[in-house]
Amino acid sequence: MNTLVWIQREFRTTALPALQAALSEAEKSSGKVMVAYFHDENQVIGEANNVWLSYSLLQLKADFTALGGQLCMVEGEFSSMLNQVIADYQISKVVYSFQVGTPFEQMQQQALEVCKHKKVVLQPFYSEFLVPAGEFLNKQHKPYLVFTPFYNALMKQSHLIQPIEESVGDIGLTLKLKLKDKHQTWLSLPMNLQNLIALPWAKKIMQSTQVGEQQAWHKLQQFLKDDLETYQTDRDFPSLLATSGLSPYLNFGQINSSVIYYYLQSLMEEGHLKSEYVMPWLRQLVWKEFARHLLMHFPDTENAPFQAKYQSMHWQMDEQIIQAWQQGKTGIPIIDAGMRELWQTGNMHNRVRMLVASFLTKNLNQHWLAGKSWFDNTLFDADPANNVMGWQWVAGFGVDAAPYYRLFNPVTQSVKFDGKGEYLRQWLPELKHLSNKAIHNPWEYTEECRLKSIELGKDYPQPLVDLKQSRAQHLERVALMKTAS
DNA sequence: TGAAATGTTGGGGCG
DNA sequence: ACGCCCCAACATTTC
Repeated sequence: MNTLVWIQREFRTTALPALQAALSEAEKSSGKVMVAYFHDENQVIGEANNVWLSYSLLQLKADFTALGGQLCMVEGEFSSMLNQVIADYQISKVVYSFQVGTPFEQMQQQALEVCKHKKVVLQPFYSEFLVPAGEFLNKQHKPYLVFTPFYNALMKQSHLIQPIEESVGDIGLTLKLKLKDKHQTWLSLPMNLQNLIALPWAKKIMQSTQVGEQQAWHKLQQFLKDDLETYQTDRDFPSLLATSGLSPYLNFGQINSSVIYYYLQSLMEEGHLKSEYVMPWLRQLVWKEFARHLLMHFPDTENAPFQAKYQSMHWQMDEQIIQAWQQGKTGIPIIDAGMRELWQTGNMHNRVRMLVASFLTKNLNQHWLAGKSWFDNTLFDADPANNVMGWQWVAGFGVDAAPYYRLFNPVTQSVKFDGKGEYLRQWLPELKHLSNKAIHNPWEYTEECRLKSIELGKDYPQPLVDLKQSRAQHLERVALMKTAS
């Protein structure tokens, strides 16, 4: 009677209840445990995410090996491979950590069908939530639709946050399951991923990044030591590097939110950290939790507005405009800086994410799903739940969304959050000699551009749209839609 | 996790 | 010295 621990985004060797359950059962019943990641190239989040995935798989495999264990990486169509594993290794039980969003929900559904057919027990664990989404509801027993009440309720009932035991037991037990000769390839990285990380861009970006559980904890410690106190005041300024940078590690489960919560709690109780500094950061962690709960309750929001009346919104899908946005050639510096940061690093500062999303949907009137899918493909920390919530929030039709007339002015935001143009100069070297005043909206400083030998339309694009006009048009579109419905 | 319009205040230039 | 204008800087209101 063997157990399969199916890993999706839980790339760690500690604090993993699914693995712990499998190992302790195996110890009692002398069964065997197989730990496997299934890579189905048709069920992935995106390219950059796949790169992070590849490095993470290699690291997790190394971590398992160091503990005397074994991690399998199975490549192929998920249902059939799961079938095969169950049959070839006499699996009687599959355990996994429940995840929301595409591709996880589809795969979990397939796993359910396979296991049902094979008469195998399938057991989910909810360790990737602070509290299981299905159990955390408001007084009307409905999902929270506004962040602040959600956050307040969670903090008030923090005893509901699941403590997770650090020890998972003897990982060495996973080595007892001997792989058949034809499956020895499962001990190395799937071919598709192998090919991907051999690409120059992937190598170049990842050479300065270390993934994995140990690195995640190291980053957290560094952040708490160096940057926690200034987080609240600095986090909105893209040039300040004031954030923890933990989001890809969190998404891959290299570090776990509940574990972080109790760790911070203990540091506060021992007087090492002040809650006034901890809470603002914790609040951001809870945003991720909120997004996961929302997507679990409303899976349709991956493709359709949460606020139904926005279904009738008319969107363009203009390939050229979308491309200009993707390539950072819109002529609006803060937008282009963000999009180039994304392309060159697989990351973008959170405030700038909001600005580029607002600009694409509201000023350029391009479909929000075009933007979301670009983020899915280019962000290392692409997360189905966060991505859906973020785009819907910005576009104005998600839960807790800003009213439609709350529309970012990228120039105002640029002045406010990058007043000295440091972020702009980092990503737009062609503009670096412009003054702090002119760099946010060079098209309004033609004389200075001429003096600095910057020809708009050649060295740097003319603005793709007039900000004032496109804003007015957006307001008009929404007003029209509202009267129509 | 707004922006624009409108209102208010106060300093400086200037006749 | 004074009123007047301009406008920046900030505050309030409205969408």
